[in-house]
Amino acid sequence: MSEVRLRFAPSPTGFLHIGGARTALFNWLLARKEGGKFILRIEDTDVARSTQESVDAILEGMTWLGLDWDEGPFYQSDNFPLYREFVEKLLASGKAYKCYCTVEELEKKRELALAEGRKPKYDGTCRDLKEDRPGVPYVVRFRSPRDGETAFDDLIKGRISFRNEELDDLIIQRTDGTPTYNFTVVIDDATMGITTVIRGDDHINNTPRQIVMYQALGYPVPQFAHVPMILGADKTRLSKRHGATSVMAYRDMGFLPEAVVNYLVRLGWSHGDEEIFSREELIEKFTIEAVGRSAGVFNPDKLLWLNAHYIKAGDPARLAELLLPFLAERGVDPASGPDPVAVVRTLQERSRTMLEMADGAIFYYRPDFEYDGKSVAKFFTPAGRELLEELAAWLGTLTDTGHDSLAALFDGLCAGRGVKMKDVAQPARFALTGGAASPGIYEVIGVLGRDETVRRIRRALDACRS
RNA sequence: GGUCCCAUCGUCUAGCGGUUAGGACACCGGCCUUUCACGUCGGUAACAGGGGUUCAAGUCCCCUUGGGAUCACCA
Repeated sequence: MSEVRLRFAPSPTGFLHIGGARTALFNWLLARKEGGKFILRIEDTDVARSTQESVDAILEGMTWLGLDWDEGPFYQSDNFPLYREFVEKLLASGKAYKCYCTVEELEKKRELALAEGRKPKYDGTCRDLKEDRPGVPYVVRFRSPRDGETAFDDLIKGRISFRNEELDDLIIQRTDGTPTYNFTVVIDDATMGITTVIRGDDHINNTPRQIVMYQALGYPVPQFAHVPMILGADKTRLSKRHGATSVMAYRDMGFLPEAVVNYLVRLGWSHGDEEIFSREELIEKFTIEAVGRSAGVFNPDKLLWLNAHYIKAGDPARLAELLLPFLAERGVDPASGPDPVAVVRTLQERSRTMLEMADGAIFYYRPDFEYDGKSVAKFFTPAGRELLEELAAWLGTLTDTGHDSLAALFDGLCAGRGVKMKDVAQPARFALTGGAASPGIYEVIGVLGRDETVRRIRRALDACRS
């Protein structure tokens, strides 16, 4: 019974965003490191704003990142009877009370308090009401202690304490009988036996309110770890203005899940001078205490660098699989050309995203691309054309398109003509790829194959008569 | 406004009283080179300010300043 139990508890009102993913990741890592349980709970008490599409999107995001959960997903909407039970219990013991104040009255008081520069907290009008008012709509409020202080030792931020007078009697059950967030988290975390709550630090102010409820209910208070939020380049909360915030959007932009995981964990956490962490290393080395206390700026450049690293180190066959949808998006049918795995090998070192790789791969599958005039003028000079003619002739007799044999062929051609490698390589590259930048010319020829190579050179020669 | 949190290069960070303040991304140069990249070598760049404590402070304490979060019948 000493195993750690952690949870990720998103509310399904949108996709899984970068910040939520990092919170989930930290929870998952700690659970895996400690050999505990990772529980997924959907906080959908706000029925109006919660959607099934959001639930699906969140699950999809977590799955893509490889964050598997041991229990759940549980839905708070399934627990309404349970919450009701606890409300009754608190009511019966006097730890909660019915409040008949209307929304309008409360709103007025709040505005008045704000106008007078006071803290806009509930004034306790119904706190000591002697009897019920049958038939009158009410909410249930938690009777919060007014003296003393509530403190906790945050695993990340250290000791944090609040004077109880700052806490007001918050609503735990609405007029319509549904429970509210601060109450349901406590009930769920308590009954699910959550030992450590890792969540965004925007919840710090909720923590003391929740702690007094654990105490009133007689449940042990879990440990808390409040992780700092993620900022955009302008140091304001990360939002759509800063670019994509949805985890899945990163997949669609050609990022690898291991790169996103690596980036997210390093944003606010570090282990000496190390930058690259495999999943196994993360599980081994992660500690919640090493998570930084201050907010961090999301840096797309570094994510890109990590992604490039993982593409370079990735298994070509797997990358080829991942490349297919991007190729399809561009109307490219891989069956019409060389083996995608071979293509991937030539592009791994020069692609930062799968999307870039797809763009770089297109020429392999488009035998009929156009040649732009400027480059034609530059490469298809009389001398250039002559070289290409000769190259095509030499290539036509080649039986092996391996690197060494091609190198020998090009060397021979250069020596015979008394030209530099680039004098023949650049026109050839242009004829074969339609551009001035591409993988190594030997690699391109190797992937294209002898016949297609010769065909493309002849086609270029025909198309670019000046 | 109250409460709470935060503060080392542009960015992510190392540092846990004694360091030429280290690494990474980005940026700028050199090298490599058939292009673009990769790689490699080198460079620019930081302790917000002020008081303490101490033989000694980026490291501990306080204040200031500056950021941020939160104060809902949202979560």
